[in-house]
Amino acid sequence: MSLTSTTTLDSQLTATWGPANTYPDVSMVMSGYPGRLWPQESQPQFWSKYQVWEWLQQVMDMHQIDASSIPFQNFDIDGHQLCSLSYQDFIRAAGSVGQILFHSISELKWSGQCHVEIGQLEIKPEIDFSCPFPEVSYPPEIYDPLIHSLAPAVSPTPSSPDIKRSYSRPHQVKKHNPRGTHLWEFIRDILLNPERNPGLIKWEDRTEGVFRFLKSEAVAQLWGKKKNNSSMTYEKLSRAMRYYYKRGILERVDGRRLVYKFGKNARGWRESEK
DNA sequence: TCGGCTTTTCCTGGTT
DNA sequence: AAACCAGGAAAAGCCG
Repeated sequence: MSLTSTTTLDSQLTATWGPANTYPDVSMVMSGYPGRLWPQESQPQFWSKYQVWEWLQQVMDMHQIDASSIPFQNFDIDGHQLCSLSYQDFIRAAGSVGQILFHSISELKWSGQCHVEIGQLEIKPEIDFSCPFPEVSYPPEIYDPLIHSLAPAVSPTPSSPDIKRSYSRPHQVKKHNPRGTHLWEFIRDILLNPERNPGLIKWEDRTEGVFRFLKSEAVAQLWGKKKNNSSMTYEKLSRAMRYYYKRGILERVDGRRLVYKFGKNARGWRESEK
């Protein structure tokens, strides 16, 4: 449920990849990793906006709640502001999830440490990253919820009957295909930048280079955004991924849906290469 | 303009 | 039934 790939993409992507200057972390990446404590100095009162979002992701993940079910923009606040919110404020900001959040932050305020499992994410300052896709964002004209329903982008537009499988290839809009970043590099960079990966893809086996798409359509939309192609789908993205098998950039992982593995010709994904 | 390369689009058929 | 996988075919788009 929480990993449904096609639901409420816009809100999450807007919150995560949008023009806001901070990004939530990827909590999903953490499952399966040993827990760890927040650093002592990271008491919630002193959290940055980024850390607030990170905490949000973690709580949602802990409770198996789809992170996109709450409006992250309501938490575009720093730790000091967060700690000053009342129970009612949380309810207003996040609905029923608000009580979970309120409870969590109340405990953190007391303990000054996070007892939740947050995995072994590298909490690096935003600036330390050379963003692999600095142009990636979701301008409102593209991800305006009023324009885009929560349905996946693969849906035919309401005005066009579903004739997409007709043999006469429809007159396609010209797509430019800027070289520079290949698809597999784009995927790799998402994996390597958890701060910018809102649970889109996660490592299954970090040392072996095995990873899994958590939100396949969201990744496809992100890729489409990068390529200026609003009709990108996971179906099409995955076809491109399959071409990588022959080239040794990816290796097949049989029997596991949405799971891929970097091959011998993929560079830059190993920790030792970073 | 051409060829190579990568990706996109569409497709059939199979699997989970 | 929906989502995904496999891979053929053809075309788009970029680049040298």
